[in-house]
Amino acid sequence: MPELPEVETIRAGLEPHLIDRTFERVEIVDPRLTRPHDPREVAAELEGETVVAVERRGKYLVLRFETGRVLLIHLRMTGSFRLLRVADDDDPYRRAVVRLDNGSDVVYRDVRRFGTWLLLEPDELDPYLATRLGEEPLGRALTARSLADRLARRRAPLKAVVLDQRVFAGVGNIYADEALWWARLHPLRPACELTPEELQNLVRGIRRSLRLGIARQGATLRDYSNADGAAGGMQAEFRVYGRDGEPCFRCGHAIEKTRAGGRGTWYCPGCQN
DNA sequence: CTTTTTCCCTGGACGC
DNA sequence: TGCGTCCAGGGAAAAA
Repeated sequence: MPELPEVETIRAGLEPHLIDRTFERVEIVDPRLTRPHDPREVAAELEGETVVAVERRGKYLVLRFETGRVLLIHLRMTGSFRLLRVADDDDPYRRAVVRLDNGSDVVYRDVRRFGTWLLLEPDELDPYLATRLGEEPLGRALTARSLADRLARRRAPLKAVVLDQRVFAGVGNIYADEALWWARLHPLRPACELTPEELQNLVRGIRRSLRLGIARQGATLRDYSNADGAAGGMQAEFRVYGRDGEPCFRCGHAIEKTRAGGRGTWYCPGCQN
């Protein structure tokens, strides 16, 4: 499930192959991908566009074109890219194929078909993201102080708030659990009750887990791999995610699983308070 | 305003 | 082996 570190790894892998390349031919195989827009129209609009930047915002991939238009891609659960000399027509999970002007194919795959491609005009990107995303957790704008204001009225479990993209853009279920372990914070604590010191720990924990994820090129559980097909290594670094019953690396207490924010949540009852 | 619930999808795990 | 059931989860939308 691509979260910020996985999307960043994919972005970095795609960038050198896409910069200055023109979309020569675009085929949208799965009409769900561009919903509610007509896939044929989107494909036609994309043909002839030249990529000038490959960026990431939260869990979104942002392909910027010379015309100022933007292709905003969200991989959701199982979306992935594969750079191939020639696309494999037999691949049942192939949802879109872009033929570049150098003859190579960029294949978009997605088992569960939750991913989305949205073509936006130059002035549409900022308003679209503004209502959905908060600060980049690895950016300078996110501080314990700014968090205090944002969380003041949030009585929901801390885990649910950490998953809120308007608070921490790009943090998903894996890195939320890992961040709370690093921060020694219990996932069911009401978010508004954190002390300034705990907020500082939360910011540090989130940054630590995300940076570790990027350094390990993301976590590969089942579907995820980067654009070259390589798996990530973050799964070997998990402190709590998926480890129920196993001992905490910090205090030895058995890791427990619960539910928070509608998501499976792993934590250590011994040292997360 | 915040919070919760439902839905979208598929494949893998598990019980019988 | 072959069913049926549950689970995984990001985010949109509706409901509370």
